Amino acid sequence: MTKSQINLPKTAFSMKANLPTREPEILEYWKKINLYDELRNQSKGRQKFVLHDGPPYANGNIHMGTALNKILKDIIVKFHQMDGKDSIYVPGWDCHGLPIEWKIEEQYKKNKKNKNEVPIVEFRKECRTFAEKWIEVHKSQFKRLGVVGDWENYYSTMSFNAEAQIVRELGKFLKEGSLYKGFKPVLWSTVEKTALADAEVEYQDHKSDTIYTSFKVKSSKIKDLIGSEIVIWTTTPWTIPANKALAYNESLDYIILEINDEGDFKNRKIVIADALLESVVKECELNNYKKIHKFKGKDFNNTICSHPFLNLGYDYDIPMLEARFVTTEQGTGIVHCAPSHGPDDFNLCLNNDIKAIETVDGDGKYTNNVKLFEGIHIFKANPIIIEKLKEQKNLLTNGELVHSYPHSWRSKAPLVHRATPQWFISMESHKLRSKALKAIDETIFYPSKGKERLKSMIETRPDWCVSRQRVWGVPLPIFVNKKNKKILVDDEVIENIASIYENEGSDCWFSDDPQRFLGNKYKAQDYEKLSDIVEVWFDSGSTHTFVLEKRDDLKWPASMYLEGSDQHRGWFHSSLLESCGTRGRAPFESILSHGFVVDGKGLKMSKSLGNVIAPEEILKKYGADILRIWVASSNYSEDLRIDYSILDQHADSYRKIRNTFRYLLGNLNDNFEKIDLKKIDLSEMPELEQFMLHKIFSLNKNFKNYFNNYDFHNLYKELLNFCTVDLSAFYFDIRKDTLYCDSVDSKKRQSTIMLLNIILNSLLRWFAPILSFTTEEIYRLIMNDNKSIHLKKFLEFPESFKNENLNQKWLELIKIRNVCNISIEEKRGSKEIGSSLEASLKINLDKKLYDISKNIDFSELCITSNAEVSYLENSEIKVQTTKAKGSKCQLCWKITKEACLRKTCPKHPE
RNA sequence: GGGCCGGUAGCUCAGUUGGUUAGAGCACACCCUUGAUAAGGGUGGGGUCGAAAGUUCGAGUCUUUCUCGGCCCA
Repeated sequence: MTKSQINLPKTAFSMKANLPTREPEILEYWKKINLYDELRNQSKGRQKFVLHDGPPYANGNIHMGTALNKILKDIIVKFHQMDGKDSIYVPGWDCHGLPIEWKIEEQYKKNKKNKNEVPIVEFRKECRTFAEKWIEVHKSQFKRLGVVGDWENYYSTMSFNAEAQIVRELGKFLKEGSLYKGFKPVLWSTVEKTALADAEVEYQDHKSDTIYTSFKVKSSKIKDLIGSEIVIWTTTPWTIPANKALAYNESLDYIILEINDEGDFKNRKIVIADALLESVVKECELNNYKKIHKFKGKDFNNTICSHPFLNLGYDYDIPMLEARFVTTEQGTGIVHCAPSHGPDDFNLCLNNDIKAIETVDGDGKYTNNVKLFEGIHIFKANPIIIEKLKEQKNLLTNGELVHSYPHSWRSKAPLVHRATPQWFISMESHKLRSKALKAIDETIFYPSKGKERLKSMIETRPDWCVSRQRVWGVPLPIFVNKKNKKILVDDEVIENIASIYENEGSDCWFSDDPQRFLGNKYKAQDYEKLSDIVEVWFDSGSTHTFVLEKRDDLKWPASMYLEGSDQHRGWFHSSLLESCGTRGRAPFESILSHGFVVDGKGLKMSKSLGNVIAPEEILKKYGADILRIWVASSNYSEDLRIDYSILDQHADSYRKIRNTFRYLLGNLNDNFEKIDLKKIDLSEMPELEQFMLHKIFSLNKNFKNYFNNYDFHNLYKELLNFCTVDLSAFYFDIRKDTLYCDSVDSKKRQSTIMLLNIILNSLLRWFAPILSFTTEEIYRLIMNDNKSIHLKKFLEFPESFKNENLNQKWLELIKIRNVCNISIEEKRGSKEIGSSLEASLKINLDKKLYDISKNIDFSELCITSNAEVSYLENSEIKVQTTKAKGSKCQLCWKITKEACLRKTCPKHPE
């Protein structure tokens, strides 16, 4: 007896995957066979599934978050493709915006170049080149992950047609009338006469004037309060003329003090927070006072005060408003609000219908909106304001304070918050908010909690500020009439601008004669041309217009938008608003949001913690398929943990899966035969095979269910368990005997081979969206058709595979098998036997189990040499193991006295 | 500081409307096998469900507080 006489597995499919070197070869193959084009060609006319790519910012190498995002998208795209649809993926990039501007400025700094001396058009060209470079880098990194898409015809927000379409979209808001000019405080440098972004701000110590000043209460539901005076403390006295409200915290306690000290405040009553009494008394040097009333902050409700400059013409009401940002850290527990000069003030006032106005101009001088002080520079105003407050007898005290204060990173000059002209899209004027809320209700969210998250944001958000005082972006296509200050609204002008951009991009806005954009209808000298650019969220919020609508291969709305959960405030949000404003509905049918990548302990990745893992390292050490397993097996509705021990675990699972394939290929000798599932005669097959077909059928059902709910971690787990539990430890183990020792023409062996073919074909397709490389490697091994596993559809299994009765029976048989294993293990533990083939089983079963076991060979199921089943009352399952008697068959290694039934058995009588 | 979400074995995940000793796979330990062999099989140990309090006959599952973590906002 030699090994050549048995059918041992033989395959070219190596046990070692060597993914880091093998995967790039498969990428080359996909390139060679034009996989993406091939996919489109063969899917023509099928139902479309369009996952519209949220554009990553074209800057820097990809990180785990982007890798997760792209892999998840790719898995979903591939699932739908194999499910029989035309599943199209067009990747895109977000290109305009500050971060790239900074990068170019940084380069300028290094080369001692001054940004202000560089023509805008030249600067923008450098930004464009920078973005182009990173798109190419990203592209190759994304491809390496196995992501299949239209990489040749990607979209970008800086393409000419995108810039043109963004103009058209803004034109729609202009025409509708929901785009309006308003004011909003931004950090402003009066030296450079420009707005600054947060990242351009340096905090340095600065000496400020401080004042305690009083606002007389005009009306209140608390009697004692009327005629009392609310005291506030501020480090910016120059904002007092712009004051429009006072803020209190309803959870604080407040007190009314009567002051008896000599001076302006003798016999006057002041109001401060109880918790700050001590510091106010000290700062204002109060010696004789008494508390006459104490009350809760919430009682301030509906209190109205008057301005400290009431007698100087500031005769408007100053309402008291509730605000959580009021604390007892400093001051009096009541905060003065100038909506034009602070973001908190602005938002609070906005929510109470108090608008910000332009109180200070770009040079830092009060405008004519400020009575009495027009033309005075705010940095020189403090002493004047303080003097006036004294004069009005409304100043308790003044002083100085050194504190951390924002300064310009360029000029080092102190900054101020200044209400500047901005352009807004109204949430209310044309019912944008209610349209968006309705659209949310009509959208499916995975996971469902995303719906509430987006909804609550839309419910409370203010009007959309779409203007930025920057250069790298699409210019706001707005002309304002110099005389009547009206915005020019004319479709022809908008279309003229758009068609110019379509040909040459938007740089010309900054360099060409405005007359070119206005056409013949209007005179350039009558209009002011805006130099603001469109905020980048409007850019990316418009991708559905210049990608989904403009491309014939796509469809509008998209089937799905899929991004990280931060995009509820970002791309989901801006796309929803843009689309609801212009088209009355969402540009997506469903939204899938995923959590963030965190380290093995659940902490966010950061350089300082040293827990950052780059996709590149994973690709080098494990390969993309392992990373893809990590994505598929993680629950994306929460944060996703990753570290090397987690990846090691997935690499182990990968090996199990790979060996499952290897077993199949080995026993098929790499000769895959496609089985026509409909033509299978089940009655010709052993029960074990029928049972396995039932398993495959029900697994496929679960698979579809999981996939339809995008529940990949459960789907993957089910597939993995099938490989481990049902195949490796059960079916494969049992059928080794048949496969190795039966003659090739044996019916049982043929049934087994048939099943192996079916299993191989099923597994290959089930795993293809996840293990994109490995399944392709196998496909190429068994098929020589220069095609791809990714061009295949999932298999359809005939209902006849389903056999619930047989399933129930075999679940019982497995239970018996488990008891047998425990019994065998006992004998193994006591060293009476080693291999299970050394065992002989005596199995006692109750009536029910005995009846179903009548045609079952437990020696086959339990891989023992012998097994007798008998009926025994009062005990469900009882198994006794003894050492098998006889000699070991050279063929099947069973220990028997007689020859086995196989013709090839050496003991078999000739 | 506020809003939202989450914390089940070492790891990845299940735990239906609250109901018997909380499950799976992997990892681990021990054993077997050497005809899936840098593979394969068997058995086993291991969580009291982030913490505390409460509601209930009964809570991982409901309520409150705290704690840790994440996202967004300030």
